[in-house]
Amino acid sequence: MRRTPVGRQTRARGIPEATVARLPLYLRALTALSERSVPTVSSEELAAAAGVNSAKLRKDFSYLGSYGTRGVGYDVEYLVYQISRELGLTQDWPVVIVGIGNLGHALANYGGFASRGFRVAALLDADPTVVGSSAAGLPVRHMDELEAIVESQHVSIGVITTPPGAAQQVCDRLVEAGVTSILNFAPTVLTVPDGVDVRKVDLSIELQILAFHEQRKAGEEPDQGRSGEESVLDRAPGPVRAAAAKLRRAAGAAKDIKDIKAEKVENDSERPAVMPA
Amino acid sequence: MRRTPVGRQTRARGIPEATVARLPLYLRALTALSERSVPTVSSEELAAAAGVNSAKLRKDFSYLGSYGTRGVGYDVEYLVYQISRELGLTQDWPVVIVGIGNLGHALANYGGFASRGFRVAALLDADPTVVGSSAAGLPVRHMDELEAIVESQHVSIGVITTPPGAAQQVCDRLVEAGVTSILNFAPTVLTVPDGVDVRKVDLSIELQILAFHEQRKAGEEPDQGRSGEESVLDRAPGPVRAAAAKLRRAAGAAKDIKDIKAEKVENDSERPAVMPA
DNA sequence: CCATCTTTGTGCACACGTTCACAAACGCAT
DNA sequence: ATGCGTTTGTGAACGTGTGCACAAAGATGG
Ligand SMILES: NC(=O)c1ccc[n+]([C@@H]2O[C@H](COP(=O)([O-])OP(=O)(O)OC[C@H]3O[C@@H](n4cnc5c(N)ncnc54)[C@H](O)[C@@H]3O)[C@@H](O)[C@H]2O)c1
Ligand SMILES: NC(=O)c1ccc[n+]([C@@H]2O[C@H](COP(=O)([O-])OP(=O)(O)OC[C@H]3O[C@@H](n4cnc5c(N)ncnc54)[C@H](O)[C@@H]3O)[C@@H](O)[C@H]2O)c1
Repeated sequence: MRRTPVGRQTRARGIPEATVARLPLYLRALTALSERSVPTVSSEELAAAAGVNSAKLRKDFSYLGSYGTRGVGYDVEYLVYQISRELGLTQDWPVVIVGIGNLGHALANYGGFASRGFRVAALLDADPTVVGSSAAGLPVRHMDELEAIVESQHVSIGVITTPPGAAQQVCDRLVEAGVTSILNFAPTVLTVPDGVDVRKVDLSIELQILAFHEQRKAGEEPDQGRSGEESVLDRAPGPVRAAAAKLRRAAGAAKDIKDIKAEKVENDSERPAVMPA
Repeated sequence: MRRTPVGRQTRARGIPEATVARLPLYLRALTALSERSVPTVSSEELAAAAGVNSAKLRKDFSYLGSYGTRGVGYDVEYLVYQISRELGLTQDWPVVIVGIGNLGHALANYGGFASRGFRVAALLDADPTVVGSSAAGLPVRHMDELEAIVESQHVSIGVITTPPGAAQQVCDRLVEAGVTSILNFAPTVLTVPDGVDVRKVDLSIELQILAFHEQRKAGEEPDQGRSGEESVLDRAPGPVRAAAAKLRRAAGAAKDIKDIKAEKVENDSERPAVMPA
């Protein structure tokens, strides 16, 4: 089942993944226009509203079909419908949220959640002290009920907001129950069988990416290359690098210092790691 | 300032953006190994732990330098240090969170936040009934204090968790105060001056992408192409498409029905849009 | 019906990202 | 030392994504 030609996940029905990821953005902008009763919009205007370049937007739409009119633009209502249909938003998607702690509560209360076809079918938790309480008007049910809920309500999307340690186990259980799409908020790499999609939302990763660029900005104008940060050894070819590597391993693991003969190595300005976790 | 050769954002110091985005993933896996006192790890093992393919991991690391030892693998502690340094995590990054509602509270309480060099410098809100309360042991301060806090604590990263309507305004104010990196949770396209980085976390978009693939899975085995879903007109070339477009515009905007002459158009199985927002 | 103006849809070139596959480097045993 | 098994680091091929630039389509006005 589900033979894919060669790549890992070839584009489905010709719509590139990058385009799919932008469709919700366009849809949001179009919905805003629709609410203002704007009848048509040009690719230039819509692109500006969605924060992309207009050529990209036109190419994205071209994968859906030719829905524009040259010299005029796109019909807002019609595009809203076409994109909604393409994304599968003309139907209702029941979701379960597992792990009703800080984040689970926030998600349960999130209005924008239900606004576009996603309906919270159930809130689930393993902790008996949490089960029975309610969030956003919905009761928190016990994990034991998961299978019955997924089956009876035809839930195919699950959201995981448990601590990282429980995420894989919860994921397995969701998949076993029949869920085939998972949105994971726990900082864990989930392993799933073929045919199940996982997407993650990871605050920590986003912040670290920002920090990387931030650091870059800071160390830009000053004299190039802050000194002492990188050993010259590491870019050097030949046996010098090998000696440096040996040094590192010995220092890092703090054992077998005996057979380090320092060979040609002199400069040792490296800090021995063990950084703040 | 900040001249980039030709592209929008050429790779900084040779590290591709895609690689930067994976470094936090590697770091997380390495930290776990470090806690188990594993001294060295092969690219194959580490790649499995991080959920990527080993060739990609090796190439990623090659951008940082040659930190491995052939026949052995990578020294865990040393790599943790190198990646931390590359991401700028050897220094402390104070952040402000603006908009302490459901989500802001959850973030403030999030432990994994502070664990890697990110310190919550302040919680801010505009609502007088929220200001003065406390979340996760920190007091919620009024927006008026933003500029003073950013300056005195050298905050360069801001997190926006306000309603969408306030996001751009809050963003402008953060930038004006000196913040140069923004993590946005509001479903809004933020406009910022050059030199400011914005990353977004958008639950709604993630769910919609999942729905797209979910729909694909559902409509896969059944006889190809669910009928009645797409008008044959829209893939047709020539004047037929034009007539269809005219029909759509007229139907969508509900005006100027007079000059639709139906020309060659017969089949009109399309629903006239106006979908659930 | 023609001229003119606007805006789409897309071919093309290039940049970026991924994966393969293998030589070179290294540890270790003999 | 030498040989053997292991694993890195990277060149090269391939796939995906982006953006330019323009012909063709359609609107509009005379
Ligand atoms: N709070 C945030 O802002 C934030 C930000 C980023 C990531 N995260 C991640 O999101 C997850 C949840 O964060 P949180 O702050 O809400 O944590 P939390 O501890 O407040 O809530 C976790 C909930 O999961 C439940 N749970 C534990 N094991 C379970 C199991 N096996 N089955 C079902 N439920 C189980 C607990 O009873 C608890 O109610 C964590 O993985 C965290 O790292 C949180
Ligand atoms: N709650 C979620 O799970 C969730 C999920 C995805 C996205 N979001 C988005 O995150 C944002 C916050 O969601 P929430 O549920 O926490 O909303 P919320 O209404 O609970 O909280 C918003 C907070 O922002 C404050 N605020 C409003 N205007 C402000 C301004 N100009 N300056 C400073 N503070 C201001 C309000 O006083 C309030 O405390 C929203 O944009 C929402 O769409 C939330």
